[in-house]
Amino acid sequence: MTDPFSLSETDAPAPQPGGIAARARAAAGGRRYLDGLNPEQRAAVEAIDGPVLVLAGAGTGKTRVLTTRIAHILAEGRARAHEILAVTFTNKAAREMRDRVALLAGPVGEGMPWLGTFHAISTKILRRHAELVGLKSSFTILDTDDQIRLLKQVLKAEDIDDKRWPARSLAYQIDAWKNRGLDPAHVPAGEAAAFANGKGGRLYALYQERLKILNAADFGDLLLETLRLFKENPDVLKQYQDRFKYMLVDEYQDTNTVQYLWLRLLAQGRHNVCCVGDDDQSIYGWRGAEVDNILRFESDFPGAKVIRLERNYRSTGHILAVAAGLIAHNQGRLGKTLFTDDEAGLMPTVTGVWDSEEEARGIGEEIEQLARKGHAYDEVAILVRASFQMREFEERFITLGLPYRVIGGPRFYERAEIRDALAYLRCVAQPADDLAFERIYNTPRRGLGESTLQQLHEYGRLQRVPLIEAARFMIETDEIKPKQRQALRDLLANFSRWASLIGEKPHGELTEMILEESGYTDMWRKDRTAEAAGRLENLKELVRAMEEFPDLAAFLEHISLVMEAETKDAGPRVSIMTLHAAKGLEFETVFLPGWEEGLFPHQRSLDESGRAGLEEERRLAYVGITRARRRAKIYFATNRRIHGLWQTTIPSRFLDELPPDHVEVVEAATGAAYGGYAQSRFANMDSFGSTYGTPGWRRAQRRTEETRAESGASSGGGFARKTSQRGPMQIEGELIAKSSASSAFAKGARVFHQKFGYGAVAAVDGNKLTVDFDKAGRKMVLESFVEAKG
DNA sequence: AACTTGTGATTTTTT
DNA sequence: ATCACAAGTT
Repeated sequence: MTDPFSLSETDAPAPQPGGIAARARAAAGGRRYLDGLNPEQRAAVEAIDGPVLVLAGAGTGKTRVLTTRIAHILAEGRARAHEILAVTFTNKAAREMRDRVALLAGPVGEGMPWLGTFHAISTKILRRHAELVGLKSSFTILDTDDQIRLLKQVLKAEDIDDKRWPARSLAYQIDAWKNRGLDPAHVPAGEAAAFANGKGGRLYALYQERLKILNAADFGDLLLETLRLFKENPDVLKQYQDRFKYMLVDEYQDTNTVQYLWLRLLAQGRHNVCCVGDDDQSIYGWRGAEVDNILRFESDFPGAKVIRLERNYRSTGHILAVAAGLIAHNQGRLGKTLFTDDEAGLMPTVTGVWDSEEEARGIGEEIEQLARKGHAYDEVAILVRASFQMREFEERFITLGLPYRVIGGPRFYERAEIRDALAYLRCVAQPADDLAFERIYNTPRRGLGESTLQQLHEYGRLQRVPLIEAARFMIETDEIKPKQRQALRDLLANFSRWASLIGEKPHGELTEMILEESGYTDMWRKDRTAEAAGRLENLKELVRAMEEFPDLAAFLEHISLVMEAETKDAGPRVSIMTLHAAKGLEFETVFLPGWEEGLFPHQRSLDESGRAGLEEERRLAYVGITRARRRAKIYFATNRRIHGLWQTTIPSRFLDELPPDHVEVVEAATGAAYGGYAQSRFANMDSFGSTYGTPGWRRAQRRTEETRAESGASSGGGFARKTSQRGPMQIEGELIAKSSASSAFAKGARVFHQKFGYGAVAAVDGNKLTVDFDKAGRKMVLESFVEAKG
């Protein structure tokens, strides 16, 4: 709360607390917004011409630099608000930036039409030139649900077993291609062939065709089609290059390939592009983010200035030291060293507990203790690696009566009832919206099933008309059974009646009427499950939210890209969220449970991405620690239930990587935690002191641990032996052995796999093999799962 | 068309 | 263990 960057000091017209010089500048009508910036921040703000990369470590005032830079450009008269492009990843970030610019620069800031997410800005551009990419400017934006429904249809039409080739995976694959800027024609042949026995590329192409027929774009298209628009229409590109005199990009480390290409095209105009980011906080590689974009910036944009923000205004000394010590284990980083003038403060703690239940209990107690000392609940957060960890905390907090809230979870507009309600509105307002129609045509139940829908599809395809129109025709024929025909007729009559009321009735009321008359709200009222009441609440909230828009069309336009969940706050609460959701936030006290091998770093991340995966996990740990202002409290459990089975776990390797001089190891209340394996490891942390620090020593230590455990002398006997032989040793072996040495398998080698049978190695990537299996097709497998077959 | 049983998957998440 | 989803059954 004592944020030295609090904006109030810069927006108030009152005399500044900034000393004589500052006051003199203010009196001279000077650039007060620059006051209080440190030299690096100021350099980042003032270097407005040419490409600039601002490497902004956690808590170094990144958003402040971005917003002040915009204010500076405006104040200097270098560009007007509509000539600045400012891109963020999330709506939340965009909103925050807009608000803060408004505080600095006044109402001009609010009028920035090109401040928004990549997707929102792309949509805006695309609607203006839609016909150039084969869409109408009224195109609808499909979300993931619609996308999957459509893909299922494509798979069915191609007669592909969607059990073996799920629509979900195809959606994921297509998304990945789009993230990399690949349209169907440019997907590498090998990758296109990998899905559904060679049909992947064709399915992608068919899906794109269907999208065009439906006049729809999915999220990936918004970027990819804009890119295509720019590439195929140099005049259009030129127009935007000229328009955007200055460009700013937030969270540059999260850009994927399309976004990078999109930016580069635009930046080729005036070269005034400023990217702000932190390679150490890149945690979205799994959804296409390319850390390389930030690592390559200087070569991509020749003559670029690179400015490092390393002065941290958030955390105390020990916390920063621990974060720095951990992240130093990553290779492939640009390298920054955060420092602070703040006190050393409390050391982060590491606490071992017996199991996840004790973990929840212990953390609950610590929070209660803090609360008794007067700490606010909303200054405490629990950051988990995976969402299943949340439940145990929730249960514990409910019994304790400790107020908490879970951040993340299903977003408001993704909830079934909201999507259903929206589908009704889409059917009424945009009668060509087949996907919306399919969604609600039998919701609530009105006796319409698969076979009737099939008939409508058939006619629709034949006549090239949307489903609703097909239905209008079909109800006049005998082809549909009487009962179904009547149900359809009623539904269509309702659609028409509601449609005629658009513009007549306020859209909020109209929506209520639709939900009432369609029987939709009744459906939930009759539902006696626990969630039903909440769903009705959400529908009310939806109506309330839409009333803030001038009309239905405006609401529908916004809904697909920006719709925020509500939650009016009922007092201060402890926040429970994933580490990913915590990026950009900060708390006085942060609890970091579950630091165990397999969970954190997550096994799957290691399996799928090897060393890169491990480094991303480490960055995630870094993000977690740097959320804390004054207290960071790490926990690990010796036993954890995974998929219903209790498993013995060993402490995360990240714990070993924390600088011992800055960490306090806490004995768990029960003492149980230090039985077994945990003991040997953490006892070392104290007794070995500084020797402990070298990576080589640690690796050696880990290799000998097995031996030591087997002797049973120093640590917990049989218990330790059992754990040391499992899982994590493999991880270690794999990572250390395989990252340096090359694979034992060569391209073309014949191999055998327990599940997929015989096959030939098509490619080798470290410990991962791409194998063409005789029966199962192309798969990527870990080397350790196949054996050589001559 | 609605209900029942069986199968498989189960990190992270925005737009 | 648990849940979602899909095929099989009534």
